[in-house]
Amino acid sequence: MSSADTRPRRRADAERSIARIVSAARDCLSRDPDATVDDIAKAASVGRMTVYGHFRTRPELVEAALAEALRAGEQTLAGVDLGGDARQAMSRLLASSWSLVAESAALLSAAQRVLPEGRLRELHTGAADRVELLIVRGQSDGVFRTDLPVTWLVNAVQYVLHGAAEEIRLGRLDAAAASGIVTATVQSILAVPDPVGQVRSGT
Amino acid sequence: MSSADTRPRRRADAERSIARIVSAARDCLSRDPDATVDDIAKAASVGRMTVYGHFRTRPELVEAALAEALRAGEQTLAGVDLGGDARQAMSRLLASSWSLVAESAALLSAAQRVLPEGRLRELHTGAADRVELLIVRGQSDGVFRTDLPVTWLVNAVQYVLHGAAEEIRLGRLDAAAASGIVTATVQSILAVPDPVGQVRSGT
DNA sequence: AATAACTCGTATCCTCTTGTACGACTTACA
DNA sequence: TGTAAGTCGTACAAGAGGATACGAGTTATT
Repeated sequence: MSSADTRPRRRADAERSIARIVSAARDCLSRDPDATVDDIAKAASVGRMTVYGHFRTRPELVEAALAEALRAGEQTLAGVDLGGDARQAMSRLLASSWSLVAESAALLSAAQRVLPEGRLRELHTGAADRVELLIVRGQSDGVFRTDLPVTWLVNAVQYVLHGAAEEIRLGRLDAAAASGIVTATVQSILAVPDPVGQVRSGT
Repeated sequence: MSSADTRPRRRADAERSIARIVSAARDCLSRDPDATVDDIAKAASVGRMTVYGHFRTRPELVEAALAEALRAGEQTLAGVDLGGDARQAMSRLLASSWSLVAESAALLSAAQRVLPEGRLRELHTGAADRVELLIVRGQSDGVFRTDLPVTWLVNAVQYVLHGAAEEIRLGRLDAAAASGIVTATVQSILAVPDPVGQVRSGT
């Protein structure tokens, strides 16, 4: 009873239904944090009652969707080599997972409104924390800026990713080019600011 | 009949009520895009019916709130010297209006869901457009990067401002220090990337 | 094949929010 | 000071969404 077989008996098709529902929930909630249970059911090609058969309340469903997204995020994160130059590591990280992180961020804001305060931090620990560690390492290696709070840097990156996802949804940003653009933007945010050209150099 | 006295007769206290309601709407909607008419009324220390006395529907109220926020934004913008070095101009702009711009952005997303498609662009023209012009000028002056689409840069700045406002709301960012942090972050996003330290320089 | 598990439609209840109607009270303003 | 304008509470209709109950049909598993 470590993590699998939460319940002793469950039929295979039920398992499949649950998977479809959670997946649909991720899709719907990422697009619209206010997605209805009925919307999600329809997206999963499943009756609304089936959803309630597996998730007692809507918040419970939202939490399940978020948990799965975070799990997927952590798995992807685990597959990325975070060693070597912190900047390159960050680029690798973004290249392989930025859209996923962005999606999780949208889900996160969806969950923020229906889950109790502490529950979020509880679930979210580890995902963003590992990004923070990478940034901190980059700082102590002297390749990332130290003039701004780490908390801010982490969140600023989050917001940029979220924004990029939104821009794509609105058709204002090419999905194919997004990865490069996001990476360039994030690198600029994290890089040690150039003391010469920043605000000085009037005339 | 240029812009004032839209209607010939209105009592002074009604004018005051309207001002209070619109102001409350800005506050509430900036914090929660789904704020109820009742919430707004309570925040304005006014009966819900009074609100409906001045605004037929909730969307109408949202539009009024947005319009006023944009008006305030444009006024502030007009008072800022956008000449000289584009970077310095941007810093001046952010120093005097970043929180206001951030608030407008939140309101904008609130309005996005209740106003018809075209109405938004119609109202919003001018506010963000002037920022875009400044960025473009900075680009042609060679002090802002040109390797990323202008649309993206404008929106990335928007998202960062929005994020900063959110961080303050959540108590994760000191309001006093925010201005400097925001400015530094935006400057980094817009600055011409350093070709040396960006991704190269492995070992 | 038998059975327990699962699916899923319908009907129902509850709550919240928007918007309207009415009417009494208060206040600005001429 | 009289009157129109404005305030605002209560009540009400309508619609949406969450959640429960019930029950008949379907399917996986033994």
